[in-house]
Amino acid sequence: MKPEKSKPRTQLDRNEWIVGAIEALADEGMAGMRVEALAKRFSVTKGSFYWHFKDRQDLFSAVLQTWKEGRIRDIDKQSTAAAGNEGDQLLRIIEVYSSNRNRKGISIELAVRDWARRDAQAGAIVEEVDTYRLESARKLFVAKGLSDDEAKSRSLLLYAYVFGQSLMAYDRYDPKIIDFKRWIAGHIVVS
Amino acid sequence: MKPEKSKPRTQLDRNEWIVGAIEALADEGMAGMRVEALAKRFSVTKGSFYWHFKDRQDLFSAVLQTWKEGRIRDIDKQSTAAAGNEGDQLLRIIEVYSSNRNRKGISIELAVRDWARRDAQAGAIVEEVDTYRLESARKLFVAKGLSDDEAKSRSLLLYAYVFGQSLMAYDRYDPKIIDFKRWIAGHIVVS
DNA sequence: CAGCAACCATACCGCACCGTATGCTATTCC
DNA sequence: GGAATAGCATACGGTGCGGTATGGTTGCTG
Repeated sequence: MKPEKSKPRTQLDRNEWIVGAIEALADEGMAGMRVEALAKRFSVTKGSFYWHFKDRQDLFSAVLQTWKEGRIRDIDKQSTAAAGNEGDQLLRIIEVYSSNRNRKGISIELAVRDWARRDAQAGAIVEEVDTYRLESARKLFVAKGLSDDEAKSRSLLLYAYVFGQSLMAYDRYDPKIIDFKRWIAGHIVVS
Repeated sequence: MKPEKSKPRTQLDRNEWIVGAIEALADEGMAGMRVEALAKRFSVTKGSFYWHFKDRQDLFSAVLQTWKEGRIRDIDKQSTAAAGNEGDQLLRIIEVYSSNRNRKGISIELAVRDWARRDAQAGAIVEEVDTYRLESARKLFVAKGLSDDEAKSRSLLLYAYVFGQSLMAYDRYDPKIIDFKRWIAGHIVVS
């Protein structure tokens, strides 16, 4: 029926626009999500944009929705731990959000959060994702044997730390920074 | 000689522009620091702006400089602890940055940090301020009897936590959130 | 009172952007 | 093979902004 295999690479679909918009959001913040600036990224004109989207707000909603679904998939993936390995799993979460090889994901995260500070729709999405994350980390801490209250406290500390850490400029603070990070991760998960 | 007392309130000086620009930055981010938008805040036209500033970049530099000096004054104020009270002083720092009555300061902080992610000049200022803050907290931890490495680790954790926490949306996570925050503060400063 | 300087308004240019209307082209379906 | 449709280009109006040039107003100074 449909020739789904052969991709006519000159054609853009709605999803490619969304993915490109998220990249631009990471690179330039909300200022990157301008219609004509995005069109240049794809080497097309905005005639294409307004074919796939009603207006800018339509793109914004789609970007938030796509981002949220991606986050939830990631959280689910990171939260499945073999019994007894919950501590390692929590350490891995910290490591993922601190890693330099995840710069793009962190940039998106920070851009969405800055967006959320002034836009109610983005704020609601971030709140959903944060709740999901905190709840998922709480379960890991509880499985490790902690009380529910301490599990919630440590979950909040964990995520606040990883986001805050990616906001700071401490590269020249001390060459042993990597050891400090390890110490912090341990101090959040155990002890 | 000079009638310094009587303030001709219809006149704006350079510093009032800077203060207003910082407010706009907190409210709307970098998008708030547009010349004509700022002029509307003061109910003047941009003719006034270009009298006090060479161009927009001139305002940006002045805003960053003013912000930096204010931060350093605050850090110095918060870092003078009577011997033996360093722990309370550290707890107070956490409390100040978490408090709802400091929403404006936090907004400025986050806006400047988002700015710094794409602008080298702002990045350099943030790095200066962060280094100053970390160093000042380190001294407090050392005065408490900790090793230099642990003091540095805890300082980084402290500031990353307070900034990250102000980025998150956890209000509906649990009504006991205030107790969790207290637990976290204790866990960062002692134990 | 003349004149100068500080301070601001007005008018203008050039540009980038949002959104719409409409034209062009290739593919698909009858 | 003619017609419909998906996908994009082009052109246009309207708006907001950065920056400059220039004119007007107020207050001080000699």
